Amino acid sequence: MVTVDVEGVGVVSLHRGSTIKDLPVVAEMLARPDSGEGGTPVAVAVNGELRDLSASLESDAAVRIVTGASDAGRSVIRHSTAHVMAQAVRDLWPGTRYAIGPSTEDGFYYDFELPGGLHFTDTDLERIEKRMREIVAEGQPFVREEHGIAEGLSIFDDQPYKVEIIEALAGETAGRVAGEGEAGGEASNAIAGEGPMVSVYRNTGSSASFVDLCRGPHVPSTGYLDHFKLLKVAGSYWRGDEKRPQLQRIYGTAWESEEALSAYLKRLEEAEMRDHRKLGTDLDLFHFPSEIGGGLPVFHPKGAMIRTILEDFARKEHLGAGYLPVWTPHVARSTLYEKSGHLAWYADNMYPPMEMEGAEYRLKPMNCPMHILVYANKSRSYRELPMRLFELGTVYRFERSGVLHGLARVRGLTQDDAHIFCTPEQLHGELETLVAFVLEVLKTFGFDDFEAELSTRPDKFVGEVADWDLATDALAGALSAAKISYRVAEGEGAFYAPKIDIHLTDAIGRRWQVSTLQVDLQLPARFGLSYIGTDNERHQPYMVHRALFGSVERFMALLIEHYAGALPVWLAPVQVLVVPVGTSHENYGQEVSGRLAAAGLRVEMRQADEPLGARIRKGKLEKVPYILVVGDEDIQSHTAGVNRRGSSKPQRGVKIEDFIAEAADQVVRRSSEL
RNA sequence: GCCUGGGUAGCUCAGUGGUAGAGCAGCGCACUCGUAAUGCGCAGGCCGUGGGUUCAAUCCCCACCCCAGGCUCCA
Repeated sequence: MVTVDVEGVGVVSLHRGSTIKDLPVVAEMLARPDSGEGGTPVAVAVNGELRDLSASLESDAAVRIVTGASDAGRSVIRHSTAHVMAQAVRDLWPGTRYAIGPSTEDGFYYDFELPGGLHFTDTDLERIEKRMREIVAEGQPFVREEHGIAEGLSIFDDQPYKVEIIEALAGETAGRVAGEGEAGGEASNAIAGEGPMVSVYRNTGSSASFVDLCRGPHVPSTGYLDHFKLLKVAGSYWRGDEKRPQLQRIYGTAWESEEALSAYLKRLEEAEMRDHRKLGTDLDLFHFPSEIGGGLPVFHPKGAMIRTILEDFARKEHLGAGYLPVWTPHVARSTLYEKSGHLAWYADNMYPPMEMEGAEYRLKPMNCPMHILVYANKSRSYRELPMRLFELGTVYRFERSGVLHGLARVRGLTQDDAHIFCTPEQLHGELETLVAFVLEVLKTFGFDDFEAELSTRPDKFVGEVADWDLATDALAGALSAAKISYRVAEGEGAFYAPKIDIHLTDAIGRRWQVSTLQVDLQLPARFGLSYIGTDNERHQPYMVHRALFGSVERFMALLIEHYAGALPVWLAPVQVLVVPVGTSHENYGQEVSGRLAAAGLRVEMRQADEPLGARIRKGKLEKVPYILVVGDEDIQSHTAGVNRRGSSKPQRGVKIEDFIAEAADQVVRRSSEL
């Protein structure tokens, strides 16, 4: 007998070699799939390791039943659905080679190489789905088998990608067996004395059978996989390497229930509604003229107004926080970027050179070298430090056409960039102040869910280990002081700098990387920067790069999507729309507009050339925060009917001065309430 | 860059081997209205660009340009 501690059930005894399904309570859950509030069991965690429900229990263990309605359960469902998709593709295109098919955050994909270099098209998705539904209807069991390497290779002798994976696995496992045997190595079970093993899953149905190399676990049968949808076709390189064959990838999603599936599809729709590129067009904010070129936006008056507000805000905050404004040009001699090292390690992202009077010039990809020149223009005293140089600096970077994405990824962008020069003693305090400053600024925009990532020294690095340690410790200290949760990305730093990246979560739960802070361990040396210390000796300053928004363009994209285009009053390009009921009220409308404008509000008036309802509708579609309707009664009593965004019931008879006070308060508080 | 999908009026989209349509937006006229679409009319197009096939191409073929999605998440 083995003693099994089942979470939520208690300690039970089972015959050695029994499966968790032998437990009456589990059998019952499986028999009545809809009864349990947590969903149908799809797998089991034995001492924390996910296993098939049919895995036999050979020794005492702590066991948790994994249901479809959990993250782990969904990933089992998705992974299993990927197998079904592979089977369907294999059935429809005999001779298909299949590569890998993992679950992802919200779904799964599988990479294929079709015979004869064929490609999938969108209509193929329907055929594949149809075949998948047949496989699901057959309820094919997923049966786990374990084989030695040689046997594994022979099972997949017509599947070169699987062979490559098995061979890699064999090498890796051999190494691990020889080594200390790390955790999480259940990919193949290297049982002592038996050599490395690989696991495969075989499902057999009335129409066909299918075998795939897989670590598992899987749901008991394809009958568990009813709620899926294939989403899109894409190309992807084997192992993500563009020098290797390009495979055909199909993305899909799968869920534990029809409700969960349709909720997810609705979420996708919602994200589409919020797409800043669509809203940019609908709200007349910006566009990308092909006459100018990919990734180079022009901002229309309303979009430029939003930019202006953001930039004014950034300037004001920075000046208030002790930053000094600087201004630098957009091109420079190539020699500057040779000295800075950009041409050595960033040339792929730089525009090609321009010749002028025998000298070679480049568009600037970063502001730092020029800010350094400002610092280095004369000898500096410790009394001047920390020196914080700030610029809304426009830079140009060559991004491959495939990665451009609206305002979020462009080729010309404006960074709210600053470089802080300080003494080693000041570094810690500066970073602490800086992280607090970043978070305060971001909070102003209505974000409150932050997470940071601290990237440490990579294998290839420049500088001294001691400097890296000091800088990395200072960054970590700043994060701790700010009480922000962070994870450490070991070895993910740039070769010249450890860094902090700050991520935030938007209104529909998507993560965006915004701010970045780096302690530069290379440029001060390259440019021979120094300051005279209290000891009358020259010392090298520390240099911190940082941007809060990242780029103004990208931050705008984020705000538009976060607020679904309904920007808070202080950011809205038009804050108030005045709508006279009829032409006889237009003079009063003008008067009201004038008063609001005098109070600093951004106002538009829409004349009575079409029905009131139509004009209000247009204002709503433009997501204007306030629509003021003025008619006879208002002229009498110096009021307006206030229609607030998001509210279906307008408030009649509001005194103009009261409205001004309300709107001004929203602006001053930079409130996100409306 | 590569794979898939797409480029038809300002926007969203329909369409056919005989050179084009709708809705919204725009303009004009009428309507003058109290909170999400008033009516009528007008105008608007090198059907992405270049080549080819054809009596005839927006449609079929080839090349190119542009846009979107994907190319990290290791059976």
